[in-house]
Amino acid sequence: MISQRVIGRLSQYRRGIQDLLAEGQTHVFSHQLADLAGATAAQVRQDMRVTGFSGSTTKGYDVKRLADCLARFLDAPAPQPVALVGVGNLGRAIMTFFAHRHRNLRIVAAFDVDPRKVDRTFGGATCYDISRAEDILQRLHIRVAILAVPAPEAQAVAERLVQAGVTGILNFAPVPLHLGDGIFIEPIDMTASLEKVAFFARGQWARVSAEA
Amino acid sequence: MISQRVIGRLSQYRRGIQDLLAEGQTHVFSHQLADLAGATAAQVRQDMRVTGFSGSTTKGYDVKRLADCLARFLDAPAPQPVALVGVGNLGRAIMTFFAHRHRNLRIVAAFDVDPRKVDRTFGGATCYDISRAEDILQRLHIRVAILAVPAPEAQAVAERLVQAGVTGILNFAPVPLHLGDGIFIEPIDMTASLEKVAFFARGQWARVSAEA
DNA sequence: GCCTGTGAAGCTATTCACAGCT
DNA sequence: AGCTGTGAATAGCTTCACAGGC
Repeated sequence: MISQRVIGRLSQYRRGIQDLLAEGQTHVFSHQLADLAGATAAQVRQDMRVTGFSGSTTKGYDVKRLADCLARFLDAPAPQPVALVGVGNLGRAIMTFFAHRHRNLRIVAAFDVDPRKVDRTFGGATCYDISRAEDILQRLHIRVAILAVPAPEAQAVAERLVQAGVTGILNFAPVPLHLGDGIFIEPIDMTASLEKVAFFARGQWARVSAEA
Repeated sequence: MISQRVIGRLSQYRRGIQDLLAEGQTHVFSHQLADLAGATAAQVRQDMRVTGFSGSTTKGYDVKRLADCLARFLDAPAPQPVALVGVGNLGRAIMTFFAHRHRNLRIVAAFDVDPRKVDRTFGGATCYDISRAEDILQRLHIRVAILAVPAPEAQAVAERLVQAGVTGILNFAPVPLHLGDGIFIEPIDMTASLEKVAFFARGQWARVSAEA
């Protein structure tokens, strides 16, 4: 079993070196990579260990080969299609955010219950009625879904997705999903994150306890 | 120094019990709270320890008092105003997402460079030209900001925010920010998260190494 | 001198296990 | 019987420190 944290950082290293690749820079040192990804040099080296990639002592890591290595490691052999469920404000923003951003991950279908959204396209993907989800997900072999529906519906929708073959969910709904083993869930809880920022922005790093 | 993880979970517990409060349920057990927040019973009890809150052996935690305790712990004495920078698709979605959601956290101002967005209101907050940021941030005593600008501008904008008194940033830009100590940064990296989901959705939990 | 690769140490976070209570 | 509160144990992650190489 390979650690989630590592995968997240590998993804960030890859993004970090895109610019270097474009500029034609041929090598990076671990501490530079660390800066690009918000990590430490030691962590970069440790992460590289997981991929099996190794650099040169004098010049650091070969950018081009590192990019290849990370791609081979992170990406599926074939592009992975992604579905988005819940074409509200947030869902639409996510669709445009991811449009044309990835070679290997593309939102190919969206689903909603609102008839006004059905049959329209957003960021290059068509919105279908949610009732067609099972059919379309299975036909397109979609295993990755982004969930952007209101909290009360999230659990039920997620279960339907899993029924239809989805094995990984990026969950923007502010409720934890309870699904079987083997289903990977990555929650993005914007509300909790903002509250966290608000808390620490106050600098209250030694807070008195609040009642008993 | 109190752990980030704990604060995040406390926020989730609080959200979890909103429904219970509304339904008039008076008590919760730790394992129920755990379900509501995607944690474990032991973790809930451990987290309660840091708040100093304690429950009854027979009935669990008193919902009403727990809500009060969490509010006292998480919220500032007075409501905290929040600014958002970057009123693109994502920024606008975030603004509507947070509109009318919180008593204690409200987006009170937005900033952008695009003249077409300036002076319009989104989700109840007015968009100002970015040049007025320092002035407005200081006048409203804003210490919390949400950053939703394109990656290349993120670092420079963040530095301006910090100059103007911001001490906590929720960063949606897909680059790590390098700011001084005492500035709290919570990154939300949707791209890395999606890649993570895609990776684990494949079930490749024991992956061969990819070249040397 | 400054880099990588690496085992070990250190630290943080989570889980266990059980005493005490009702 | 089943709960909370709690110290101890475990697991997981990050950092250190240094050997080896250019």
